[in-house]
Amino acid sequence: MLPIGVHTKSEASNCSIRSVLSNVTGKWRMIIILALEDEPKRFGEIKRCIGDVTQRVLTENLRGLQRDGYLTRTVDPGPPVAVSYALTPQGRALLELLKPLVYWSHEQMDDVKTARMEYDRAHPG
Amino acid sequence: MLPIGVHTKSEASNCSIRSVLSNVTGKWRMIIILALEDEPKRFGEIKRCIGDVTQRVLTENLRGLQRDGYLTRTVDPGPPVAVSYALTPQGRALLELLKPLVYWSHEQMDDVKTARMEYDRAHPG
DNA sequence: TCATGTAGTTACTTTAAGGATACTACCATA
DNA sequence: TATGGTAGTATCCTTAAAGTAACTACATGA
Repeated sequence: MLPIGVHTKSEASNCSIRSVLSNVTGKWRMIIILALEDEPKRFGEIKRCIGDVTQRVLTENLRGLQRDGYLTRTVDPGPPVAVSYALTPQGRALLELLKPLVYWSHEQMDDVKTARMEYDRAHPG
Repeated sequence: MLPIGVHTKSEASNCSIRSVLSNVTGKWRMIIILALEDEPKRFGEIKRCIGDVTQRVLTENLRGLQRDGYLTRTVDPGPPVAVSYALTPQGRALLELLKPLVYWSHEQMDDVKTARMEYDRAHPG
């Protein structure tokens, strides 16, 4: 059995598996990894690709993914300076695990909508 | 290309794929689904299995998963009353997609720890 | 009768994630 | 000269998720 549950107070802070999975459970990290699937991208390209993320939040999440070894940050000292982000082999491995989940979610959308409506009708208030 | 990015304000509220993925991106839902892998479990069993979740949060997340069609809630009107939760076929399909991710995370733990230490050493302050 | 277990609900507080806005500093193009 | 693009940082604010604690209501067993 995998150590997913946490059974003492002291375990909670260093439940490693949750810590690794946090690269997926944030609102933006999965999206950033998917955005880098085809080729390395620059900061602005990623931002445009995602659309509704602020610079500050994008920077934070890129740093987090870089820190965990899922992408690299390369500065080309121009001029003009250009910074590009690319998936590492580990990042690509994670991407390959995420893709089935994303495609499946896409297929599930209608079923989930229906299930929600039925639940809300069966459980009013 | 999947509609993961959001490019207008109005799209943001109903980006369906994110809405489905929210069953994975919460702190507890993935853990609950994994907890139900082997057999249906009762409220208290799930709670003991996870360990550090509060009753209130567990209730909320069970309701959310039930609402989206990933698990069923069955009341056996005893006495004593017993409530059991079980994965639906959709819940089980989601579980099968999550398992590779969880096992992989488990394998990655050491690499991630190392990567974090290296990053922190290379980027002090 | 008193403690324990079952499955919750209600009210309040805290925390982390994300958002808004303004700013730097450099460069290119019109 | 001014406008826009590049890649951010700094500061403050809002919100959603989660946590804490107390409570219900019913049942079992000591």
